[in-house]
Amino acid sequence: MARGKVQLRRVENPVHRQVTFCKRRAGLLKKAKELSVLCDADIGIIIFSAHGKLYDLATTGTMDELIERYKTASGELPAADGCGDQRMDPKQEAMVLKQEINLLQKGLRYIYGNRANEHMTVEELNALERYLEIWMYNIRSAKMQMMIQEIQALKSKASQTILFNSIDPQ
Amino acid sequence: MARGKVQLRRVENPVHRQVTFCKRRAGLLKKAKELSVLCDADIGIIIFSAHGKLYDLATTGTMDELIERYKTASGELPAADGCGDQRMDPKQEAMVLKQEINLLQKGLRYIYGNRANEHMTVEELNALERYLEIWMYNIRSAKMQMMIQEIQALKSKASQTILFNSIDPQ
DNA sequence: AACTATTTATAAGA
DNA sequence: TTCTTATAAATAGTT
Repeated sequence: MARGKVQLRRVENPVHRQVTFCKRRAGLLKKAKELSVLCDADIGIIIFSAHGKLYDLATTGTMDELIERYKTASGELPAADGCGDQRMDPKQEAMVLKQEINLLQKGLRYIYGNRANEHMTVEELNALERYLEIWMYNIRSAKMQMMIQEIQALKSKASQTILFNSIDPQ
Repeated sequence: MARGKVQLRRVENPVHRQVTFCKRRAGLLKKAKELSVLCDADIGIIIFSAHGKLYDLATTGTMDELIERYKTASGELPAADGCGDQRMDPKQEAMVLKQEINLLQKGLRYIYGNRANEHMTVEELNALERYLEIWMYNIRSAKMQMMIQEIQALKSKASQTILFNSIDPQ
């Protein structure tokens, strides 16, 4: 996308292809993480390079959990519900809740153990880290809300004071 | 990315969030297709919207095939998940899981020595934020440790290989 | 659903 | 290979 328009076909030069693969793979994963955080989506990405090497990403829980959820969700059988697609299928909901529970349990264990938890894999640590990041976003949002309210309260108080001052001396 | 830098946190306005989700989802899938074509990669993407709706993409074959390949490549046993726990009505299961989550959240609240999150003051939220920052720091340290160990393992393996190569041809 | 002002991603060059 | 830079592409806010 720069210094030359890209043609939508295989990059023939193997060196260029490898470089492009690295760069765009990183870009794709970054975009996925952003979408996940910005819009509360749960995203899984599986990439096999031309030579079969695996790269993956799960923005929520583990890839296996996401795959389970995928199988339930894509396994059709519209689940009796008939209309209210605002409500989630109970099986899917259970899957989401299980993911949440696993992370919270591991988080508690982590707090009580309060050391590098030897029983957590890197992938699980990553998942927990992402969970905490979201939690922090929520906390910051809550703080922001409260501060905005406080500022507005102060402003209305200030304008009352101005009004008061402009009248009182008369 | 346009007319305003994006903050990496949940878009609070639900309408904006939905629009952003649509746009970025399309962008992500487009990028994935491009990477696949340009670099001969096989890519699968699973997206669950915040409300649980599934969107997916498989650039090669079917998603199920990619998942199979993923399980093989990531070193999984092909499941056989029955592990003994009997089936429950999904709705009941969801209720049980929700109760469990409530308990875990209470446990976390106990740790912070706080009341319900909604009734927290700005100062309390700040304290919680600092706590989570420390927690994240610890998680990142743990990850770093594991990666350092892995690198050292690889290094010693590599030096063995070099030693081997330098002797063998003689 | 289109438009554009900007930001972001990245192809090519150093 | 990593860093830089010119340019293409994506997209946030707007109409």
